[in-house]
Amino acid sequence: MEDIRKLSGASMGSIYHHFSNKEMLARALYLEGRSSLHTAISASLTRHSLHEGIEAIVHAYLDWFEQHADLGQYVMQAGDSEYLSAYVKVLRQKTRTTLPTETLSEQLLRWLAPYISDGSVVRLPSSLYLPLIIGPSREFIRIWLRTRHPEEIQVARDPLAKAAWLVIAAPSSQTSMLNAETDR
Amino acid sequence: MEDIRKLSGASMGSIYHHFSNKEMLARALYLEGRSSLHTAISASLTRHSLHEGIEAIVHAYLDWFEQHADLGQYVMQAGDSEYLSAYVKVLRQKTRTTLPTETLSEQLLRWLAPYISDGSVVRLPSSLYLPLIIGPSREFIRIWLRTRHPEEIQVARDPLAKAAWLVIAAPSSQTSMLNAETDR
Amino acid sequence: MEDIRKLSGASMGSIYHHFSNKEMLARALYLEGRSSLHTAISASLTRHSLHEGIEAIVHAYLDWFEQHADLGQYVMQAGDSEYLSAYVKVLRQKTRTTLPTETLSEQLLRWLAPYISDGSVVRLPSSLYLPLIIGPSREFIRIWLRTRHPEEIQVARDPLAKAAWLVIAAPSSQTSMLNAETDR
Amino acid sequence: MEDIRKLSGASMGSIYHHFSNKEMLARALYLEGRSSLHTAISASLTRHSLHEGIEAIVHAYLDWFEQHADLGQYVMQAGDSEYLSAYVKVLRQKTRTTLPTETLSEQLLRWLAPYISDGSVVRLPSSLYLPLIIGPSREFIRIWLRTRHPEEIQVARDPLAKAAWLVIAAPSSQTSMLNAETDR
DNA sequence: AATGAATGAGCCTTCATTCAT
DNA sequence: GATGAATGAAGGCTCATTCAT
Repeated sequence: MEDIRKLSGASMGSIYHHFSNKEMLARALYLEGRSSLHTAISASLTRHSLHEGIEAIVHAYLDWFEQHADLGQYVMQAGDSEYLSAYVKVLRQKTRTTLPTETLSEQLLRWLAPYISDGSVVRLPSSLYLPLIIGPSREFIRIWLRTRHPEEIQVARDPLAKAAWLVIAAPSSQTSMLNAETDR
Repeated sequence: MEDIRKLSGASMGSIYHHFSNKEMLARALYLEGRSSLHTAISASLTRHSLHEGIEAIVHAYLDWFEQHADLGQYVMQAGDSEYLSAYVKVLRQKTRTTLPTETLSEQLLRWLAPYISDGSVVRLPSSLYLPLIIGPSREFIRIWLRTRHPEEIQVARDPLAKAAWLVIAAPSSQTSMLNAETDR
Repeated sequence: MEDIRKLSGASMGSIYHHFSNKEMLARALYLEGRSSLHTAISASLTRHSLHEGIEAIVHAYLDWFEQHADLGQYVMQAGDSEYLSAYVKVLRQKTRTTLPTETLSEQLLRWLAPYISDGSVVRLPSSLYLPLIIGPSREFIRIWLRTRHPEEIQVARDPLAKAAWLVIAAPSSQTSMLNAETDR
Repeated sequence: MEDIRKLSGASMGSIYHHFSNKEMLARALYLEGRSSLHTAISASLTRHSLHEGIEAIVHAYLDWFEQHADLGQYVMQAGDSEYLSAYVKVLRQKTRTTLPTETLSEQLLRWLAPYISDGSVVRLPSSLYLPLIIGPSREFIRIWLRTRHPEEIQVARDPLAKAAWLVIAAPSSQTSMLNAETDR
């Protein structure tokens, strides 16, 4: 709190005038960060068709963290923390107005649904799409955040994007892709 | 500390007799957990050849978390935390006796090296193998730890294992696989 | 202060425009309450002769608290509090304009004086008249304020009034009273 | 809290090792003080018969405050405070082990009961005995605590004791008393 | 080696008060 | 005269750590 006060330049009382709690302040920061990330990813989704869309998601994910490393680090760590999700549970019981928590997965599923139906994307347990598409990138970023060498992220962009597609694409689309992409 | 004292049944003084401070205790717990996980994975690696080995790693990873959910949750969260890695850096400058930190990735690379050389595994930036193989499972477990429904993990085991192989295998090995596995 | 602001509907700044600080506001409320109580009692005094006057005081005291329970509670508690009396001492040294503090006792003594002289009221240390006349009622009210059952106060009115007279009246007046009041 | 720490010579943590709260510490002090006062009064009760007993109560009450002015001031003020009695209500719902709150009145009534039955003490609403007997003394002490002149208390002792008896005694016992006590 | 009461720096938070608008 | 966001000193309390036994 003292650090935040110093950095923000505001007074103790002023901070507590705007945020009822340390927890609420942490939550506000987390939600803002997550929202920023989700917005970046949403933009990629809506602008592209299947194959390019998947790769765009991964690119957007990696790029966002490269550009918001500090906030990203906080969001990543806070996303795991128990107390936050516990708190969110309470909120959900009280107010329905609050933003939903795991939108990213739902958003992704909504976008994928037609492609799953028409067979261009493999049918899997719905809880696996996000891990398979974003999981490798998340793990990569988690490690990258400790060093933050910009070049590393550039080298990883395309392999991670291609892997996401490879894992999600139905065998048929994949075969046609194998023919098309001889660079692999 | 008070919670640990209550759970352990030991006295405050006794705990401080064994661990110099809270950080060291946290570190000991973290290292023990991580070591347990690594041992489980190592066992899978050494017992199998390439394709089965990759899938065995994923299975071992998922199974270990299913069996050690609490410890797993702690290890996963502690693995991200800055203070630990910062502390580890200090330790590395002082003592070289302490166990290395990112063994899992190194261990995996050592095991994969021959297969990369002979072309049965795609050549990628070395920092990507762990994210690609374990990343989806880690992300899946991260979410699973909040609900801990046993059935979910069972449904996810095979898709995650197969995805890990798909992403790592060289296109040639992959095509042969496509012929073999008609169930996909 | 925040509570007062909410209840009064005024703004923070407005309150501080009218009262220099919290203590002054508390004092104003206390003085207003006490003044209201004293007025009620004064009215009883001036309207009656000795015996009826004493009983009227007690009745007025009890009735006032019944009708102003919240304010009464505040006045009673504030009357005890050290900081107020300490503050009043400071004020007395500075300004002589402020209202005197223990008026009730002085007022009572002025009214009793002739009756003490003519022997119809016992001669006692002057600091005892108020405790003897009002003390039981005050103690009764102090307890009553916790429950505030209206019936209790009605049952207590007459016994307390008669006791006040009994304690104050000279033995001679008392004997004549004993003859008159055969209901006792 | 800081003041208490300084006065007690103990450390902050040590105080909180013994009392869970500031409120609990305040409560402990209050209960100890009240208990000391009640013990002093109980002793007077048991050692005497009716008339002397009543006067002994008053004497004990006054003497205790004279000897424990600071503690007495605290007990008197705390006894009024709302938060304490509110807290006691909560406690009563939880634990029945805690000491009772208004023992003094109950204790007094138990002692008076036989005398009320045999007609030597007036029959009144039970909630009036304590106010009538102790009320004047309490009010006197409340004022006295601001000056604490020892002589004042000595002058008040007998009149207050006699008034307590006068108010409680049945008319018959009183008449006989009037004959006996020619000094009045 | 074990105990657990004691320590005290530092945490989060409150709240009477101020002041620019 | 009114407003209410901003202020910051001070409060209650926690908790990692120590130390006498």
